[in-house]
Amino acid sequence: MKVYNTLSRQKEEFIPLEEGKVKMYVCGPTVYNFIHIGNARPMIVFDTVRRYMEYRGYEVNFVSNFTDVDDKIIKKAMEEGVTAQEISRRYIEECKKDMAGLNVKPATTHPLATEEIDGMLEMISALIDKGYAYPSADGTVYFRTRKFKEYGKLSHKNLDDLQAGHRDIKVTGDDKEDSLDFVLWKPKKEGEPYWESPWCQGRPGWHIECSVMSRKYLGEEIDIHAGGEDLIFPHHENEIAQSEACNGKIFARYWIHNGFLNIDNKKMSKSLGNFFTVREISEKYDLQVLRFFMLSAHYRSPLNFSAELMESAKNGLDRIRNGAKNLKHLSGNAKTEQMTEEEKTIWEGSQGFVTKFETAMEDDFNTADGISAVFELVKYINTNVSGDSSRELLEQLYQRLNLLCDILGIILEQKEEILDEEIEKLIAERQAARKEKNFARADEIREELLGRGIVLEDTREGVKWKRA
RNA sequence: GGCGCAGUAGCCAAGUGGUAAGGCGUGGGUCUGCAACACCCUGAUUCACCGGUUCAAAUCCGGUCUGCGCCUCCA
Repeated sequence: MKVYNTLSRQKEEFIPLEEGKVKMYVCGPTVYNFIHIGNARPMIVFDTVRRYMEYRGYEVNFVSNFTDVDDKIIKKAMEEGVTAQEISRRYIEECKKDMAGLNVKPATTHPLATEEIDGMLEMISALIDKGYAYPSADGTVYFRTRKFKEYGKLSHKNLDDLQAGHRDIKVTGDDKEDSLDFVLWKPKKEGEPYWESPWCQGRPGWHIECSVMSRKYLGEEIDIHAGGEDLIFPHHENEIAQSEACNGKIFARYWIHNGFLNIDNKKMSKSLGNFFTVREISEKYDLQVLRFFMLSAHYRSPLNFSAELMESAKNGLDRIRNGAKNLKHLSGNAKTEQMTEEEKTIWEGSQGFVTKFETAMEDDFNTADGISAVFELVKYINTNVSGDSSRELLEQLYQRLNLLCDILGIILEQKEEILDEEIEKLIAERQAARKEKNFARADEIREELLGRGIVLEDTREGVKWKRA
């Protein structure tokens, strides 16, 4: 399995620290509002990475945090006149609903920053003891960036360039020793949540939480640390500095970053007004469509979002689902059980698509190529299967298709919905009308059902229906 | 200014040295009472542009143009 490592800027063979196990940390969202579709990309991408690794037999310990203390949360709480905790709890719940809709598996552990303050105090103290951090007069604790010799190794920056770049940017009035030093702990302001510490009443800086939670739930050395590419600098660079300075060990072996989701080829931002939440999308589309759309490009490429592309993704996904539905329908009506010799050849022929899929995923999780293998399998199935096929063949092919889709987190199995009696009666009436060649009445009924969101399809094997 | 990514058919998108996957859309056909589904056919003599290396380049090297990202909170 090859993985592109931001550290080396190359694809590397993936070798876990411990055979058969993967320790993986993914930076999660700050919970001050509904998550947007940009937040959804790393969730979907790294959930797919996890699913593939599990498919390959790895036991994956997957940790993803919620940042529940932050300026934006506090701001929102003040606007609403409620506590910061109320805001963060609310949006964690909403986020989990969206994740469920996207079929993103819950992490092994979802730690909260506010519940890990002790660990942060401990790590900050250790960094001070080792000379990697220092408190200033007002109680702010800074990380002594230049003391960590490898600073910049992830983002491939050198400190002097950074220094130059910083000249134009106003540095908030501080008593930092060096403008590159970053905050580990900061004093509270009036009305803000705070915790006691040896330095001042205050709250942690953003970067320290991930170093602490990763160590607590996964250990000092982990296999994969992942997140959006915008986190490379400074967030992940700072995490490396904190963790490696403190623990004296390599923090993470592989750093994986997803590309950005753009809208109209521009970065999504509130000021441009091109901002969509997952919740908004879910009002118009099944979130499976959003997931399928995101996996249709390579995870490291920028991905553009538009209504047109969502329609295209929806139609593509329907093609796969139609194939699956057809298999279900046929196997329900199959006249024979066992595969014939001829069918065994068909079954064996379908293995090639699994191989193609695996090859794509082995190469840095090339889901776009993987999906093309799924489409090819669907076409193969559609052309090789009929009302005369055996139940065994139909079911096996369904399982095979489902296996690949499940790695992508695509759900084929639509919940069996019970039609209410009236609708069933209308369908039966329409069939009777068709038999009598009363097509006017038949079409009238079809229209009526369409109005209720039921789409009918007449096939040789009977009438099929689905929700519009 | 520093660092980096990208430019492949109407749209999306794989492909990193051996002669252009896949999907959506379009048009035509088969099936069907019609529709839908499905299937068949329909698509780039060509991969932003210019040079170079090579028996061979979308793929490697140099240059040009264009778009984008990070360097500041950000997935």
